[in-house]
Amino acid sequence: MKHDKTPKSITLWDVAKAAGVSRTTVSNAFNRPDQLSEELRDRVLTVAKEIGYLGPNPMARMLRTGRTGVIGLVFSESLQYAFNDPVAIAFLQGVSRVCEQAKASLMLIPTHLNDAAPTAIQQAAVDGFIIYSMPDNSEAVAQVLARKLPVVAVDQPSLKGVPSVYIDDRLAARKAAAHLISLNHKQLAIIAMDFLSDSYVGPVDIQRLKYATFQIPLQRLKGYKDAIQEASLDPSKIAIVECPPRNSEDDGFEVALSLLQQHPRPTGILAMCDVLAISAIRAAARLNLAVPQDLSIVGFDDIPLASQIKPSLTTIQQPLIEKGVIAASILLGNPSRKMSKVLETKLMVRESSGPAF
Amino acid sequence: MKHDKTPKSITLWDVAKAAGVSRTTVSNAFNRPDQLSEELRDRVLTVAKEIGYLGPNPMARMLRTGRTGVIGLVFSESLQYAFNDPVAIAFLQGVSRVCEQAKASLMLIPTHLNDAAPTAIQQAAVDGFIIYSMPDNSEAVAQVLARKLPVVAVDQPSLKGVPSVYIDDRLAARKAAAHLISLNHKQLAIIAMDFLSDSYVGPVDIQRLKYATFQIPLQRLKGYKDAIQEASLDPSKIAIVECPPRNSEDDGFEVALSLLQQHPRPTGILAMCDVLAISAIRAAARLNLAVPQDLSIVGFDDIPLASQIKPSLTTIQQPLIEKGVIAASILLGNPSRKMSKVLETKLMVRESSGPAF
DNA sequence: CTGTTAGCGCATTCAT
DNA sequence: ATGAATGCGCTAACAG
Repeated sequence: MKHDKTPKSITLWDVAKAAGVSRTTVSNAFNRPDQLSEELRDRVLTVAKEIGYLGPNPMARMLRTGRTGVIGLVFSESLQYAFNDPVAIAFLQGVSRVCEQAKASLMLIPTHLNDAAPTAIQQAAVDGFIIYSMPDNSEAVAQVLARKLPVVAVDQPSLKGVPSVYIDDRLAARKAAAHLISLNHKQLAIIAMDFLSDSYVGPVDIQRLKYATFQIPLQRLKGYKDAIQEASLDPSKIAIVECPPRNSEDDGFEVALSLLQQHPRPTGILAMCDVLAISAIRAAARLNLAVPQDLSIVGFDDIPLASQIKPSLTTIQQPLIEKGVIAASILLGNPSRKMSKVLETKLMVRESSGPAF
Repeated sequence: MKHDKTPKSITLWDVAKAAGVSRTTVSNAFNRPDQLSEELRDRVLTVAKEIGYLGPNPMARMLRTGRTGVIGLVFSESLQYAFNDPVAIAFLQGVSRVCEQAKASLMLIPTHLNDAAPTAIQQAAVDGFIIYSMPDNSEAVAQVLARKLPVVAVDQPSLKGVPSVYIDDRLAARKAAAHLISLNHKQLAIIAMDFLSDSYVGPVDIQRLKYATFQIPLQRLKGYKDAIQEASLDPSKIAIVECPPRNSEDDGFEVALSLLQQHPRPTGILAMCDVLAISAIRAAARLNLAVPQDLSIVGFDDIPLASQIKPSLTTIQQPLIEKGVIAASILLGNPSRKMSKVLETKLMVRESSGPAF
């Protein structure tokens, strides 16, 4: 006596039998309309619908063709954090625009590397990967590269043989610092993004910088220091405090608050990203410091909110959406165009910066 | 004479031959460490690495097992718009949190239905779908249902046989309107989200409501009207203007601006979402209207920004992230738990609403 | 603990 | 314009 085991799915075969044609013909009816008469095609499709055929099985098709129509996106931090980060979201917007045009789907791949089990990166059925702002030594990056699929790196120019899309963070940061210095600010402070993924919040010393794995904050810091040295200011007098901008707790606010209560109080704050800069603006408000009269703040990224808040934020504009567009285009586009691209940045002077008194 | 055709990929077979074991053993070495001796496993894995085996081919594995480890997410609007919408983003955050825990990947599927070609929905190799706030009659929904995979609907309780996660929009909207009315506001105006996906901006008449395909704005409108009727106000005197909140152009601002220049000027604005409400706050500022002294504004959703802006926004809180968490949990979790869930909403009174003069 | 057998469902030659 | 045969690469039963 037989049970119904797995309710055996209906396949090309069943349609072929029901329609009295061969499997090839059914396959063609679905994939290559030009290979059979309109009439026959219609009949096959009708029969298929009648017997409840769901269409070609995607997995079987992928196995056969070797293509998936999906690109995989791998983030440094957890996905959940990515959706807290306006910069990552703008990037996603760019990527998804291109995916949509190309009718490709976008797979967001968690990087869960804790145990020895096969990871989502190893299991992902994709045609290629975008890796977004990962530490170079990351195991996840190694796994992506091991897949031997097309890869595009974003904000990570240092992977050999991998095309990447990025900006000159150092130069851009230098512009930000030079702006404040040109306004005669001498008491500067820096609010840095996380150099390591250990959720540390607090002052940054040389020791910590040695162990830094995130390149972007390192480059931006170098840029700030370039401008500071150029102006012959004393770098040792400049406080650097680190704070991961994506924390749901409002660490950025607290950090800025304590920074503004130091003596002598800084008159100019360099924030490595707009999220931190905006926290600083709120901290200033809390302390009844007027921006920019008492305190100038310069951000980085030019997220949408930067131009909408009061006071609007002076910041470094980088083409966030375009970064996603270009990364996805490289991956989906003509293989001959697989080359790196450096995007331009621009200082946007708005209301949050003004001359030092 | 033979060319190297496709550089034939290395398979289990090759590893088995090279290691002098059977394919099963190699497969087990990768998937079921308990089925063979540690020693042998190590040897197999070493050989695999030596000959450049990349690990089990994901597509073949999927075909064999019938599982993908991926859940598909289908949006009503384009993906690109979704990333412009704080509500959708919060939802994504919730979904991704659960996916991450479950080590599932998340596939964002574009709904490109223009031509006759197979769509991404039909091609998606996923274990189930979440459909997010789609019009009921949507072709995309039909395609999802045709896949006969597990489905969870979000903000869309009316699909037969599909578990869904949603709020009582009508009741919530009623609370919002009742709040303004209790503050003695009599000149109300409504800024509505889009009832149809035709990007229309402007006044709403009954005719348009007849053709509405989006349920959420309809329900919210009904809720507003419930409160209005209950207070015996004249509904016909209440202006309703429609504006898709995700437009990149700042339509919401313009709409609010014109609404506030009407005579008699409304003293209370009911915005169907926080994005529109925030636009209205900016419009009020532009017209030098004090909020809440000259104008009260109530939003809907309680996006993160709502509590951060000045004045902070009175709004209806709905558990945005939790919606994603629950939807994903239903899909990934115990099949016996596949039931709908209605989430609670709460009026958050903040600075943007006050008594009418 | 290991190997043999048997498909998963499809797209693609090649022949008719 | 159509059909028969082949194997994509793998894992799950089962038998040793």
